[in-house]
Amino acid sequence: MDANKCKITEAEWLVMRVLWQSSPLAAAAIIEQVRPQTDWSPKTIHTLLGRLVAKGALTVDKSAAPHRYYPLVSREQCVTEEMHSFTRRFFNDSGFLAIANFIEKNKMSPEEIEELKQILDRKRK
Amino acid sequence: MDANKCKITEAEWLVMRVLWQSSPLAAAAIIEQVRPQTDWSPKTIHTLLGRLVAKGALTVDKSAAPHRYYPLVSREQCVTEEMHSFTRRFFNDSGFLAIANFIEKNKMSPEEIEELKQILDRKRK
DNA sequence: ATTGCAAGATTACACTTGTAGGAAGGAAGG
DNA sequence: CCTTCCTTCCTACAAGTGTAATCTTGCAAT
Repeated sequence: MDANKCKITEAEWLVMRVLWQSSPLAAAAIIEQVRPQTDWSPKTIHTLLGRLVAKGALTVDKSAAPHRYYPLVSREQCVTEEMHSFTRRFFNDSGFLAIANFIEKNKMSPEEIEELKQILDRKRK
Repeated sequence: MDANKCKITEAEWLVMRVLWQSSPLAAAAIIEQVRPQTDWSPKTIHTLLGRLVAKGALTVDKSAAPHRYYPLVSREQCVTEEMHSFTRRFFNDSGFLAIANFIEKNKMSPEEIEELKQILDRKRK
């Protein structure tokens, strides 16, 4: 399925992160970077790589050993989709409501508040 | 488990919505309100009710027939938890980054933008 | 008292996700 | 050449989810 390309699970996300940072990479290199944070077995990471390829988020170049993995979707793309699905689920698809709630519920420094206002200003025109 | 009280799945969410709107309600009444939007069998809704009770999101008064369901968690509570988990997953726990991205990615009318700025202002002090 | 039905309880089953183990093929060393 | 080890592929298995069917039992009508 290609529509689900961006539906990355929590575990898969860790794998994508290293490939978004630098790609292509061989499985061994990915494992090396993911391991420190997760105590997963290398097998687990292999499974995740396979699933990511299956759903179209990665592709793999098998022409040479060891195989090399490339991302097919960008972090940007995935995050944007997650934001939309979040807004749809919890705020009835109203971006405005979602943002208003985020602002209410989050502590921010005055500087950050100022910067958000500037972003809003740039947005207006 | 009680820690997962607020981890409402997508399907369960539809059920909670009607109980958040008015409660307590009997299963039949809930089914009646959920059905139009979902073509689920009433059985399915019963299953969801049972699961919501099991995870502590609802409680049920069995002293009289038909049983009546009450929410134990508020919509507010659940949405807030979802926002935090979203921020943690996708924005490295930075509320600021999350909000900035939401603003960038959403179309809004000038009035809405103005109102968000006011919310930010109220927030500052 | 008996029967039938509605409400609730129990069971089902396929798919996803987290977490891996084992088999098979190829490169590398003895 | 034979063994060993790493890479890749296929399989596993429990918990959670979407979606429901079947069983049971207490109450209503005959």
